Amino acid sequence: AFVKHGGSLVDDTKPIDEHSMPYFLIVIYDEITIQNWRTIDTTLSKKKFYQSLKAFNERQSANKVAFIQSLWLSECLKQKKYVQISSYELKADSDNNKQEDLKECTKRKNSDENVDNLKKPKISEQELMNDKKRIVKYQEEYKSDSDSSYCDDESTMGLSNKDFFELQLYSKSTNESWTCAHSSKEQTENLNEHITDKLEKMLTIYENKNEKYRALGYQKAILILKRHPKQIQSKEEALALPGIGKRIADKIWEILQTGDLRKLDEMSSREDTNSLKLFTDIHGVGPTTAHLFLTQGYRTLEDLKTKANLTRQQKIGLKYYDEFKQRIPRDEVSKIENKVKCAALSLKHGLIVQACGSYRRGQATCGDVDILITHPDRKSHKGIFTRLLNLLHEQNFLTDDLVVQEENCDNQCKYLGVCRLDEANSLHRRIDIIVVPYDEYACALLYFTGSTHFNRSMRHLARKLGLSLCEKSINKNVRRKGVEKVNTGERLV
DNA sequence: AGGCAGCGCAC
DNA sequence: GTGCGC
DNA sequence: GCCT
Repeated sequence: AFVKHGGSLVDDTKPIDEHSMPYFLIVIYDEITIQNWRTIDTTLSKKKFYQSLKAFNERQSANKVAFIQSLWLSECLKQKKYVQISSYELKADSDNNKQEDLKECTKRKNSDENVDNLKKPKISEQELMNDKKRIVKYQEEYKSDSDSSYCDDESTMGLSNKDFFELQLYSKSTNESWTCAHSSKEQTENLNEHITDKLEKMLTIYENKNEKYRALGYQKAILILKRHPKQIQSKEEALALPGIGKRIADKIWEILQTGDLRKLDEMSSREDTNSLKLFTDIHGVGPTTAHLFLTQGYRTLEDLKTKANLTRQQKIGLKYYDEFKQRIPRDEVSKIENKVKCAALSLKHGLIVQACGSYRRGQATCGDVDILITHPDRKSHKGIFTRLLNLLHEQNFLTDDLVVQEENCDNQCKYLGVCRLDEANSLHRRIDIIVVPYDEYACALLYFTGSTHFNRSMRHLARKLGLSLCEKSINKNVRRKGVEKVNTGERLV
């Protein structure tokens, strides 16, 4: 499905509809299946509206294209069934004004015809094609993901169309942007790289300086900019985006004007900033420890190795410093997943072994490997954890342990460690293995697939709906007194 | 002015 | 209790 | 940092 938030089709002329009702553009392949749809900004001009309609109908000759009032959607949701669209359809010849527009559009099209097809500046059409390409590309990638356990992922990979509808509507009505309501399919290339590059540097600097929440602000802003479908041209344009306030808008303006960010140059030229970054890149070293090392006079990794007293984790982090910084190609993650899967299945039939994290989000490379394990019979996951780790150690697959976290044996078990495939030139990789009871599988899968920001957005949405979401369950009727939960409520999932 | 999640582990 | 990573 |  196409889902496009308003904004990209904004026109300076008058809105097509006074009572600010969003329209959906629907491509219908037959009477029942709605294959492609997207929301159209309410401020879309009449002209563009009918240009799009016409363009779509010409391009997709086999399919019918129509503009449908969003009211139709509400009805479908209310009645929990497909409602005939006919009475909600906006027909091109439904009134005089609109017909004129259509004629005008046709006329212009005819005169343009033999000039250059590509020259037709039909934004929506172009966007449609881009979206289509993206979807096809995504589907191919998804299919090539040849793993056996993949088919049952369809339902959990994303939300259903209906859920998207609801979230989109909700998002529209509250004028908020929910990351969790955006399909990963709609990702476009980053047109504001010149800005986000610099902001990302600011982000890591603040992270390393222990300014967690300032960094969080940068993170949100960067994500919004990357998702923005066009190049930011002015400060006002930036300021209008959710998650971008005055301070960052000012920085964007400076980058736009001068191509540089004085604050960034100043900060990154300071010697301590670089040492801080050097140290926090060690697994187990955070901002506080990095700063401590700095005050102790250490400047290089060699200093740490010889002089500093390090925790067990930090020693491992240092040992594999260069290897952990390397991204892991998808196919290697796939091999690692398979390795663990084979080991697990040799212990117990029917175990579900699934790599999550960025791998499951379809990224080309990953920072680490998250593997989630459960058993559908609701009991066989018990006792697997320790035996599996032992086996993988025996196979010399696991080389170092960072944390072995064993809650009660029937609950979640989490392992953080290091692994290496038995192949020439294989690097040591960070791996997390989590065993969960089947009841918690859904939430665990959601949580460990992320992204972090997606999870934040989901939690926030849950809270807003009177629910609470964590890696184990989703609860309702949660009463809070400040941060303290008075009532954990009842479990939904 | 206060929230931006909340947990278990190492130390 | 704090720092850290998830 | 931003948002409510």
